Amino acid sequence: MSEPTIYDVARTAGVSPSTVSRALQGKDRVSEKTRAKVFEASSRLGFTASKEASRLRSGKTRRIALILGNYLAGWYSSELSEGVYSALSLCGYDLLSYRVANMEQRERFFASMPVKRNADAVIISSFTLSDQEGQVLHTLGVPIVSVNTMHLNDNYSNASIGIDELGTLQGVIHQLAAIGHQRIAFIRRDYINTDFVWDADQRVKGYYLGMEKADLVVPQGYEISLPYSTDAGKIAVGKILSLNPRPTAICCISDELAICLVHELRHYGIRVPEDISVMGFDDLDLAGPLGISSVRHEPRIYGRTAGQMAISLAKGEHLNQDRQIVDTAVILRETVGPVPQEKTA
Amino acid sequence: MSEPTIYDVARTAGVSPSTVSRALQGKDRVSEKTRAKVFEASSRLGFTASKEASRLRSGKTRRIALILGNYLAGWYSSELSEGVYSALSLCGYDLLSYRVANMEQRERFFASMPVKRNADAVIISSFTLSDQEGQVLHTLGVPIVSVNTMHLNDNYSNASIGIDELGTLQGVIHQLAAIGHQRIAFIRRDYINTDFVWDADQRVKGYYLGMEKADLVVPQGYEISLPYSTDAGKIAVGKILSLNPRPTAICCISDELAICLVHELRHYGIRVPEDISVMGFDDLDLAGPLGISSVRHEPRIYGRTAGQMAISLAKGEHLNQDRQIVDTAVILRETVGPVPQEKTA
DNA sequence: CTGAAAGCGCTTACAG
DNA sequence: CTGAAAGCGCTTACAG
Repeated sequence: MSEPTIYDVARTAGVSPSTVSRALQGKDRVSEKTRAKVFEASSRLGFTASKEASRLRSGKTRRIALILGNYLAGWYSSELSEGVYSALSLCGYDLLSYRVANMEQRERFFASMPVKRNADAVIISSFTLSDQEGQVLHTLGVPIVSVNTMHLNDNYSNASIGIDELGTLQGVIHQLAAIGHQRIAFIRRDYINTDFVWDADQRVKGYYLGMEKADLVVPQGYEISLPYSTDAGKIAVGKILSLNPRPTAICCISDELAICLVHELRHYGIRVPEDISVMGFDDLDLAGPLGISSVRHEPRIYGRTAGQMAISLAKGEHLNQDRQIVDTAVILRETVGPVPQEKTA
Repeated sequence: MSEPTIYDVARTAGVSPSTVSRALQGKDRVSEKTRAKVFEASSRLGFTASKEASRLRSGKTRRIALILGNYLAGWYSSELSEGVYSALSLCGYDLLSYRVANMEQRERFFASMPVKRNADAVIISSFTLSDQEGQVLHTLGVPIVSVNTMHLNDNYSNASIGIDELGTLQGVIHQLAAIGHQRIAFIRRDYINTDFVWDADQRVKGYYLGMEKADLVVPQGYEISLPYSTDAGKIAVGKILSLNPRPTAICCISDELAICLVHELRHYGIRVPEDISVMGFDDLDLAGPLGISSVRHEPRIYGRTAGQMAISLAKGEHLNQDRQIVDTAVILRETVGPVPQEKTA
């Protein structure tokens, strides 16, 4: 019942365990004849090397840890996970997931440091390390790749990749301004926890910068914040209708918010885009079918790159590009149109 | 730079390595005084036991593998992952994720068996094992917990949990029939790959059973299948409009489909629910805000139970309930209403 | 190209 | 309650 060991293979093949190890690893000089014998014996016995033993001896875990400042569920986290996984699985690395979705989890994580001695590299996303956390992670002695934390605090990463939130939002404002929009509002979610800053929070900043660049003023109340509730859409409509002057376009921090908003606006008889244009962000699968204008970025794609970077660094290789910025694309669909004509009273 | 070992701690505390090991594990008889000394020395040195070494020696990996027959992204996979993770993290277990989203990945996975010797238990979801695969997994010698594969092929699992797809769909039909609906259609996605049967496919079967139980006939064309495309909603509307007699209610295999369908129906001037009622399935976060009637089941919740089951089995414990069925709840929102009055021509 | 030997860092019977 | 000793199953210099 117990698994065959390298000694069993050696005995069957009539060689030494050292030779078996070398033959199976493939990268050492072993005669073809011997190698064939070893492979034959190995597959006949159904041998798989004990990972714990080889890890202990070699000091390499062949595991990459992904630390997410958010639940594993949710569009961003799960798309990123899939991307990282796809890179790792091709190289025989295992994906080890950790999440620190609130302060309690975060403190427990950094106090117990389950990653310690448990991965050859770490990928971090969705939150910004405090100085202390950065130092703790640093003492692990493994390379750190950060995803979408580029513009905030990158003191502790060896490589990074992500989108340019600031520039992207400015581009969005630019495009809306180009078709005549001047009164553009911005909708985001309430900050749950100010300790959990992450890059999407920069979109607000990008909005202000974009407005400034386009020589547009941001009237009082044009930055709208919504609670995490089923009624968010309704609340948004209420706030928008109370705005004076009424905005002609609304940028949402996410598609999820844009979808709810468009639904509620139409429910209240406000036409989209005839009366008001709406932009989302993320380009969820549902955005296309629902006609939501959005900004496309694909965590599944750049997650794969992050995974590759982590593997390279884990192997001690040098990265050609250790700071990568990923392209985004503004996709205009049905929810964005020209500025409505002012009703001349 | 190199990590302190158990020998360093032993030396510092003035005891033997065996005693350090016992003291740190906490479950062995060690005098309080000695234990205190050991803890003090351990924390002073910043000692963390090498997992590889303890794993190699003890034969326990303290890892649970989650094998998903789907991408890690997507609502179901990621919610389930989060649930499993939440159970594992409380017990100090690591989550190791694997996915086999298509035949190629699946064959490669079962040929190389990266889980072998790599986890103390396996959780499997989103696909049904073939006999051969079941046997391969079985030879791993670790307990297998299956999630939502209960009614299909459970020959190889030691425990299982999931929803009753068949019964739930019958309940949905029953509720629709109770408010007068008789012409109820069903919409699903095309089967991508007949090798990838999974439980949601049973919803179709549940639909037919429910119709039969309610003494309703299923007219020609009432089972509608849609391609995976952005146009799925449009295609659905086309098919529905060509149906004679026209259905008064539509059950969708998922909320995602229901959301697209409702959007398109309204776009074509067909009122929901006045002209036609629509039911989804899953109760996505967006279902509430969009008023989509749905069936709630929470993979995050039962994923946690699956994780706990896996840990218990990994520890050799006996399960009180090794076959669990999780409750579902039909949630009626705006998209379901009474049967429209027949226009008497 | 191949083998004998040491050792990675723990845990666990076995004595005492 | 504590310690000495063996060993988990590999890999890796070191010889030859």
